Amino acid sequence: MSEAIADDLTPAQGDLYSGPTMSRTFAKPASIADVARVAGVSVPTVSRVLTGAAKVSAERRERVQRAIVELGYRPNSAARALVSGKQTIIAVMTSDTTIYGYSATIEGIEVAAREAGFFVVISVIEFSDAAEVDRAVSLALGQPLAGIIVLKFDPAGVQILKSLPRDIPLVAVSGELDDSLSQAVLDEEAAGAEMTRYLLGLGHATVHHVSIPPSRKEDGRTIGWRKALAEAGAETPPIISASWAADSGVRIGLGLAARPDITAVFCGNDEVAMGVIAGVVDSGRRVPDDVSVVGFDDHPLSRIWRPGITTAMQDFGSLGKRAFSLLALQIEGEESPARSSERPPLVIRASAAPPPRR
Amino acid sequence: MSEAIADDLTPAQGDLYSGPTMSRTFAKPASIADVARVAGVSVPTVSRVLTGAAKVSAERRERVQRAIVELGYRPNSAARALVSGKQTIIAVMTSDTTIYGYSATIEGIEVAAREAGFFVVISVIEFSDAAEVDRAVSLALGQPLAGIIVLKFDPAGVQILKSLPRDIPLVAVSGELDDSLSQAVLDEEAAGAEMTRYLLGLGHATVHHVSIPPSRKEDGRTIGWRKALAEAGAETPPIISASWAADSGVRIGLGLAARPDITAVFCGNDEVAMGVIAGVVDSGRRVPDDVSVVGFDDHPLSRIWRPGITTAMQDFGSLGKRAFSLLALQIEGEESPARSSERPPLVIRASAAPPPRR
DNA sequence: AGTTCGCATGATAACGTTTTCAAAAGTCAG
DNA sequence: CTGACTTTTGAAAACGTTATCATGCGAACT
Repeated sequence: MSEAIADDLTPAQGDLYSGPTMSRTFAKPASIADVARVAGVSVPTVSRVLTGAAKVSAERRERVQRAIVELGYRPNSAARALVSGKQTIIAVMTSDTTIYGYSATIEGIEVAAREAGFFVVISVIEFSDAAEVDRAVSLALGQPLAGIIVLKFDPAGVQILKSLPRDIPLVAVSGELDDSLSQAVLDEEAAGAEMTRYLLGLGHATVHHVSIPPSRKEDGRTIGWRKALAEAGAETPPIISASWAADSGVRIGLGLAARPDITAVFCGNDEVAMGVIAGVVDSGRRVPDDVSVVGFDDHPLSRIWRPGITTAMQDFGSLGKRAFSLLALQIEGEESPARSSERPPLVIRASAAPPPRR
Repeated sequence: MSEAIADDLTPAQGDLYSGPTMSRTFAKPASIADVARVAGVSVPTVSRVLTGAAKVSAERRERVQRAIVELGYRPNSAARALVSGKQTIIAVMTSDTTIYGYSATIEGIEVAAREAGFFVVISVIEFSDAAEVDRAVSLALGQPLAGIIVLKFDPAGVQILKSLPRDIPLVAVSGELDDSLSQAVLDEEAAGAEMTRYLLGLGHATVHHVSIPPSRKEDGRTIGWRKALAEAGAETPPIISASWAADSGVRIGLGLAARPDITAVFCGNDEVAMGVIAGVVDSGRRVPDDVSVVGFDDHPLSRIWRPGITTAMQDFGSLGKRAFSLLALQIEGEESPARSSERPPLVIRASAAPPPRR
């Protein structure tokens, strides 16, 4: 008997040497049929061993497992996906992966997805015109996707969301709740308001705001800032817009430093705050003695920066995990859009202080 | 005739309402057979319109395209992959996505892959024990992968590489060439040596080195540093090891500042350099007046840091693109391992200066 | 001992495409 | 008007897996 098996050890390799020009051909991978033949059992039995869906006698299971390692067999997941109809890939669509908040969120999604047996594909979709986004999106939709998570932190994310069909599980991640979608959010509005109140509480007459590119007219941080100022009866100065580029904060800081009436600046994120601080310091004023500058996100370098940056701690890892949970709910057939919100706590460091006495 | 078609407009939906408990069921997606039925043509004809593989009369093509938009048909890529045997997913395996160099490389890979019609899945595999890595790797291998790119910047990457079978297209990305694999590298050794020579040229007696977790015994930056010191006949001080954690640099900086004989420090990357600078400044010494501190990578925040950090510019985006090109070569059946190397240029900013006069 | 039950097993269908291959329908030249 | 092409079309097979169903076998019960 062992001889009969030995005869069959090699899988079908008819096309292994398909021509003299192919110098190195990856051998055609073993299929479940090859395993069955080598193990001397039927195809479904191998499948049962693989999936554990039904009982198989110890002796046969043993034979199958030996055949599997011998042939280096790996299941073809395309065939699996086709027959089971179940997809295991989750697409994350975003305009950028190098910004800290973005990559940290993606890593959170990835970890949660992997634990649940899903894989994450990243689609970086830059914002150009709507047609371009459409094209990129439909390309991604060509994949066998179980669901999609969109990082809606900026205008590109909004555009992506617009291009997406609604017949597939979908979750948006952002800083503010809006439409009827399933959303994982960090409550930026509350945190922005708290940060503003903190600065006012230090004695500043008002707080200036440097905003990052918002996903809609105004992001949650800005709204919270505006509300807190209104509550306190403080004047609302015009918003200063920064870009994602590192230098943009520096230029703004330079401009801010020229105005001695400005004593407190709330920046849309920590990177911008670092730039603003650099600009202010470059023009000879001190932070926080002359001007207080605070950020948002708690970037890993914020605690290292000198002065350490007072900020709101966004737990992007948890945000990503919550986004995945919401998506998993939909994949399982849950009907109604769900929301998950968390409120970022303040992290007090050294970059904010009472205003200078005049 | 139009009526006959109208009767058939809806795709098969037998299981659309599969039970009273399912309140919202995603309709079973239209298949190519549904499209064929609605358009009144055969299944292969629809396929031909889709792939453009053969000519179809204008009138039928028109009918098919109308049916496609009407049904919102999207091809099932699992079925496609199954029959064609071609895979379109590339896995990037890495231990981290939030470190700047890592995420920038991944973005470069992603952009190049998308242009070539591939998708990128990210596998974050933390380094614990070898068995754990094995498990994570074989899980990822369950996907229908066209190829794999491993970010071999650290010990985790090395372990991942060890767990990977060699019967699948594979490229490693790192800072130094070693074994027979296809590799995309940045020539860290040359850049490390150049940086060290630069510091010696400013008049420093020797240069201390703070290293980040290396992928093997010593990374390219360290080797270049060692060689340049030897060339110049300078003493080689013991290496100081930092971790990826932001604080670790600060602690090291504190220690370094206590030793007045140390005037030049070459850090393994910019984040660590920022930490070291913070630590040095915290203990009352000045950078670069008392101590010169330089980094590596050209992190986007390095130009904003005060003082601006002198560093070596690593083009991670191009690194990622080169890695993908190498992989594409293998996927097309190229036999021999290929290499691609690039040399990072120095970026002179303000954090290094001649040593203080004694 | 005969019948029924439970369980392991294998044959076969199904999933949604693309790829042959053969047939049908034109098209052109003689 | 016929024969030989070329082009367009459809039928059927194939891809590798899981799901369904029937079968055979031994054990347990009457």
